[in-house]
Amino acid sequence: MNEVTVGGMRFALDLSQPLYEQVLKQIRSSIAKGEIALGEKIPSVREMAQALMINPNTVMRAYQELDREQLTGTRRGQGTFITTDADKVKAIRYRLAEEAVDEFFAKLSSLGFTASEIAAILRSRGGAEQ
Amino acid sequence: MNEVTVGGMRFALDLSQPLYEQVLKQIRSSIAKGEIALGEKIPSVREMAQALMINPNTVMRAYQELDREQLTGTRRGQGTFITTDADKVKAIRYRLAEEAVDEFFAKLSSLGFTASEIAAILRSRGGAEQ
DNA sequence: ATAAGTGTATTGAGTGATATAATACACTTA
DNA sequence: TAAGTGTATTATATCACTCAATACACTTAT
Repeated sequence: MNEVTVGGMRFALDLSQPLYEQVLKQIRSSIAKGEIALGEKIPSVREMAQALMINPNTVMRAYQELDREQLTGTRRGQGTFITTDADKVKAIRYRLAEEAVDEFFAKLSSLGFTASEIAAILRSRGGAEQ
Repeated sequence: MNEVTVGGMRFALDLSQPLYEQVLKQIRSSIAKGEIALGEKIPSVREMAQALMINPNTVMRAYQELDREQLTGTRRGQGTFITTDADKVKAIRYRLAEEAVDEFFAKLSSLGFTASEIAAILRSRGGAEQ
C-alpha cells in the first residue's frame, strides 16, 4: 500500500513507473474526477516533496506538465492552482479517454480481433468501475 | 516507415519503445493473427538481427520471452519454432485481450468515467479494424 | 572428422531517462 | 525583512537498454 494523503489527494507511489509520471497522473485523475475543486491551490512543490518523500525537482516536473496541459496555473511566489475553466477539464478528460480507446482498439487489432469480436468481449464484461 | 519483412513477418521499429519489446510484440502479433503457421521455423537470431539491423542479443531477448510464453519452442542447434499447440495460441491471445480490457477500464475509471459512460463512448465509435 | 549453422552466455562499454542533493535566484505576501 | 512560493543550475548516481566482441554447446550436412 504505502499511501499518503496530501492536499486532499491520495497518492500511492511505487517503482514500476517514473515517479513524476505517477504524481502527474494521480493529480490529473483527482482533477478529472472533481475530487479537488476548481481554482483550489495544490500543495507547494516543497510540501508535496516532503509528504511523498521524493525530490522537489521530481514534483516540479509533474507540476510543469500539468501547467502545460493547462489543468493548473502557476503564480510565482503564490503557488500552483487548479484551473477555473471547467470546459478545459472536460476537454482534457475526453481527450485522455479518446486516447485510451484508440490504444485499446489498436492493441486488440494487433491480436487479430475484429471490431465485432471486440464488441463481444466488452459485452461479456459489464462491471469494471472503481 | 522503415519497414522490413523477414521470415514472412513485417517489422517496423522505432525508438519510442525498447527494441526487444517491439520485436516481441510484432512476432506475437503474427502468431496470434495466424499470419505464420504453427510449427514453422522463425529466422535465426543472427539472421533476424542482420535483417533488422539490431544486435543479436536484442533479438535473443525477444525470442526468450516468446519461449517463456510457450508461443515458441527452441531446439539448440536447430532454431526457434512456433508452437504446434493451437490452444496455447488461443489462450494467450485471450489472456492478452483480457489484460487490454482491464487496463482500458482502469484508465477510464481513473478519469471518473462510469461503466455506462464507457459503454456510451464505445458505442459512438464503431470502426477501428485493420 | 569437419564445417556451417543454430542457440546461449559473458564481459565491457556507451547512452539516455530518472532521481537525488545542494544551492541559488525571483517573486509575493505578511 | 522574513517566510513561503516557483524556478534554475550543477553535479552525481543508478538503472534499463543497446551494442560489440567473443566464446561455447549443440545439430546437421558434408
